[in-house]
Amino acid sequence: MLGNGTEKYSKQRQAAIRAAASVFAEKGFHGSCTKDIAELMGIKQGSLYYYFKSKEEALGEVCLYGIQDYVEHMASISDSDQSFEAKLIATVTSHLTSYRERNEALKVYNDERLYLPKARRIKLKKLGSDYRQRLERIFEAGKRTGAVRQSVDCHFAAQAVIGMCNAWGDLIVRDSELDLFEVIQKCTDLLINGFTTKTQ
Amino acid sequence: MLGNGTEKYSKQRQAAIRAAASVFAEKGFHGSCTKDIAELMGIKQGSLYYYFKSKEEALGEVCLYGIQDYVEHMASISDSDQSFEAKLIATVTSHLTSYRERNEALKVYNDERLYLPKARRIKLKKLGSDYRQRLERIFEAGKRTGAVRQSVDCHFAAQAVIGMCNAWGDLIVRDSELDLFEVIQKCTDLLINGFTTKTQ
Amino acid sequence: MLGNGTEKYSKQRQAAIRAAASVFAEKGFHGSCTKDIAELMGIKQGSLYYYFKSKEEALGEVCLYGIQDYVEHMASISDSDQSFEAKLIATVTSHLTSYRERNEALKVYNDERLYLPKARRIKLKKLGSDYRQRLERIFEAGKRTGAVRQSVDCHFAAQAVIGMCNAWGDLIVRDSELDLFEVIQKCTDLLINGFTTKTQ
Amino acid sequence: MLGNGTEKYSKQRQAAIRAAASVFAEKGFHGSCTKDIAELMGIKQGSLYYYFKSKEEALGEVCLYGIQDYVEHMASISDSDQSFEAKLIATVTSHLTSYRERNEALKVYNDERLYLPKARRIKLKKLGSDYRQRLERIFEAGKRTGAVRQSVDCHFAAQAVIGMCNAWGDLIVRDSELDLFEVIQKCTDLLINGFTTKTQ
DNA sequence: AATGAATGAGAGTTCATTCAT
DNA sequence: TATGAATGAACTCTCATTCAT
Repeated sequence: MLGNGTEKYSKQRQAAIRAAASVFAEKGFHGSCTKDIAELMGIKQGSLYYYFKSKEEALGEVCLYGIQDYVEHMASISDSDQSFEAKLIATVTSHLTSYRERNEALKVYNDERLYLPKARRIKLKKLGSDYRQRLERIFEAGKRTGAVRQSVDCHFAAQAVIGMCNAWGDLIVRDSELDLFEVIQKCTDLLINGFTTKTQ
Repeated sequence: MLGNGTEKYSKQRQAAIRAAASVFAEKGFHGSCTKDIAELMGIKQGSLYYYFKSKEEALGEVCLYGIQDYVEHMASISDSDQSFEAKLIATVTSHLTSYRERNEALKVYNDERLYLPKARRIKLKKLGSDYRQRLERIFEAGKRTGAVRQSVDCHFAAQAVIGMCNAWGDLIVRDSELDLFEVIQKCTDLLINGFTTKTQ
Repeated sequence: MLGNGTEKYSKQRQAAIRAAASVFAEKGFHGSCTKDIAELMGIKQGSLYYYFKSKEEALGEVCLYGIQDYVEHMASISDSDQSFEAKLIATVTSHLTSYRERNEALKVYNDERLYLPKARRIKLKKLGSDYRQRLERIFEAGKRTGAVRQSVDCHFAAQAVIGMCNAWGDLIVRDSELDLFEVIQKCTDLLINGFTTKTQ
Repeated sequence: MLGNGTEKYSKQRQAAIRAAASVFAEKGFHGSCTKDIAELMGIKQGSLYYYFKSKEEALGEVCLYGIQDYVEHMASISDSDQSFEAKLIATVTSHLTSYRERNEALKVYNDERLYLPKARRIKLKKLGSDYRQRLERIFEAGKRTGAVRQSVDCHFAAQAVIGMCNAWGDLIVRDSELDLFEVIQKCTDLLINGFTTKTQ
């Protein structure tokens, strides 16, 4: 951290993170330049370095911002005692809503995190794995209660849910007119039909 | 001054496309440099320009190479008169197998095509849309025959299939030990259960 | 707007000079940054400018501080009426002791003064020449009294004494465990043997 | 090494080393900029990097060039079977002549080598120590033959010779009108008188 | 068909300096 | 007396691209 926790400082730093997210999301990490980020904030290029030690650090902060509260969300979902279906719906909803809200940051996390220096990447990867594991455990519990078909591979299932959410997340970011709730509903419909036992 | 259809020339050009695909896939378009591509081919940086007018052109060729025959494949699938389920299985199989075979190029098409100049991007987009539309029509036919549930949104469904295949494609490219056929089987299982009417 | 002779002000300014000396000595003028100087003083970068108009001015002050009293010392040596040998010993002692005491500043004067703006450099050069001339005159007097061999070139001799002292000064600054008095003794031994007539 | 050993390449690289030496000698490593070096060669700034991976590498090459053949020279002096006095004269002559010939490079080695990355610095330091040790051994041999006074500290003596030569070397580089042979003669005169037994 | 050499534009980064508070 | 925030110029370094050979 450069500045000391002034109010103004942290406000500006947050603004810097959002600006970086926006630029990285549009042009990719290597395709972006710090000048663009600074301009989006209304400051000069050199001033950016008052808030970030390097472009790479900016990427790190964006990625962290991108997944942070969506991972936290998952924790509270997996800790709750809802039914399998309710949890799956909550997961998809949380995931896709995150895309709408911190849209660029989350996209950046997905597409650009591999350009992070190793140390940072590993720290983030743990967060990501955490997310996947909790989801896996939801599926496992579903199998035990009979909600999920016995033939389902829980690891595969978790991966598939995440993959599909990210794919739609991308579309959501790109097309701001997409009806979020419709997408959520159709995704959960597919997944529930795809994984649960047939009980009608 | 670019080579006039010599045998050697087109062989080398093909090699150049594959080298570019490999490098772009690993580092992204902006993160790659022409020197890396040249080195992978065993020639010198300047010599690349005998095969490509620019780095951008190289990207264009890679992207084209990446989707071309996977789109053609889809054409033959959609024109066949198999059942809905057979077509869906064939689609997923073709899509994921493509990833294994021309893995890098297809990944590049997915991740980097937006850095192409507009004209080129539009041409490719048509190919991509074509693919999606054919898939949509497969779902529509499925609905008519009753194989697919009436509540399914065919546009959504096509998008979802593509999204899931790409997400798994990414994992396949990154982890060469993943069992391709297992992935295919589980994906189709999920999709068929997710979209078809329950008939057992 | 610079401080008006407050007690605290001049104390802090002196601290600033010493801090600058230390940093310049270690990293050279161009290799140093104002932030390092400020940090060494325990203030912030911007605050330095309360004490110096510019980085260059700081260099000037350090250089001045570095030679000032060592030149004054020479004045009192050369004005005394000791023998040639005593004066030579006193000179070497004063010179090398200066290095131990205000080590960094003197080193900075030697190594970095050429980065000063012309005006300032000339002013300092006069001080340096003064020193050398007094030393030369000591040698000349030595020749007249017969203490120094007639073949000795006094200009050369003075330059040589200074050169050797600076060379050892450098080693003294870098290696704080060097025995100062041993060095002094060996230097004077060499010089006296080298320049005086052989009288044993 | 970047280029392959073309004739032109190595000629240009040598030119680059000399240009760098000249600029570093005048302004110090941190005070110099690569643009100045390139301009002195008659090429553009960016082209410099065809010959050096970095500014630091340039410094390393300059330093190496600066001491290399002067160290080699010392080897042949110390291996010869001349008298102590002859060897001392040869040493001073070689050292100071080096300054005239590769003047800037040698000055750079003396003043700027500490800005080299550790690995490189150590390699050069070995060369320098080698030089000093050979000189020390010449003094030791001198003591055994009785040419050098028994009270002389050989380590100190070697250091002193080097220090004095470097001090004069600096003056030689700065003032091209200085008569080199006169300086050599006076230095050796001082040193011989300073260190040898009095035999008149 | 290929290369060595060079270029020029632009990137990230550093830093002395300013100034309102 | 001191600081946080910002600036702008300079610097090192990278790279797509060109072209004579």
